[in-house]
Amino acid sequence: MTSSGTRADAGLATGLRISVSRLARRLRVERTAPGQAEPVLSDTQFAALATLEKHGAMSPGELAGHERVQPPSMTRVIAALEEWQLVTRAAHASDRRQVVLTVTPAGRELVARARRRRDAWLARRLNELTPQERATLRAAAPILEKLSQS
Amino acid sequence: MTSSGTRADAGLATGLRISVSRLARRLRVERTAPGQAEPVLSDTQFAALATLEKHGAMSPGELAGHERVQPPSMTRVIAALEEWQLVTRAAHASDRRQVVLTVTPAGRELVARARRRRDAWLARRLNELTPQERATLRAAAPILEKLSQS
DNA sequence: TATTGTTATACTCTATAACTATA
DNA sequence: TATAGTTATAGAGTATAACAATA
Repeated sequence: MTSSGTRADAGLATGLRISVSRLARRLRVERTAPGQAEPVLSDTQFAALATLEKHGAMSPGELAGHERVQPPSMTRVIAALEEWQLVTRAAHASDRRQVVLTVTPAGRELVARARRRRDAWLARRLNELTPQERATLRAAAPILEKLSQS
Repeated sequence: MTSSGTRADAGLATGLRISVSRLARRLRVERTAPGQAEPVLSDTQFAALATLEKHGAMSPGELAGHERVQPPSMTRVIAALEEWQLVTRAAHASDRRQVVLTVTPAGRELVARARRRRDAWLARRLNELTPQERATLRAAAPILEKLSQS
């Protein structure tokens, strides 16, 4: 029956939406370590740094587009990241209007530490599951990824 | 081998973290309908309303605790929800310091509409998957739920 | 005195508008 | 003229501190 299939998917959609939203919120909390001797970045600051670390050097305008914020907002984000010496600014080779942003080794390390921290939290939780539950999640991860891209 | 098992989980943690975070972000976008003739609530306002709708009448202090914001912040959230006639305030029966918040039918409807909108988006995406992929997600949902609670 | 909630105030984040420098 | 970026300014959202009402 088509209607039963649709109804089953409606239930699946609700359940999946709730569980995915909750887990994401829980993961976000783990972004910063409590009482760590490292600058506490805001969501946008961290996301910008991570994007720069992943995609390599780019201009403030490109980075603003990536992060879906307006250029003036990115200006302030960059100023903070620069003050903490997580990124550096350089003049563009041929177009002197443009600025080229590059992640410093310290910035790269901060991103890596934050990732390790969240992965470690999740890995600990995963270790409490049965092998079969882990197998299910291993199969589910790429499907979830596909869903977010559509 | 223990080390290989651990390494596999580390990879699973990273992949699952990324896919769950991305899907949650995509779902959050669907909270508001474009160009709808209904008030556009902020994340906190919507979350507070949804909590009240789910758990029933409670005081501002309790609601602030639920949503992990400070009482003064909740005061402002409630003022907005009250202005849009999504919640009502009443005096507590025995303790006159307290205020009792209740969702109005309009508030209940707004929450239901937002849920239906997000569920509909996700259900459409799920319909594009194979039956086997849906089965995997059906098995994964409760496991994800369990992870977020630990 | 302790508790509940509100008001006063400040800080952070983001946006739009106006400006500067360069193409 | 158009583009890249910054500065000026305003509007949300949230926090802490101080206050009022009630227990």
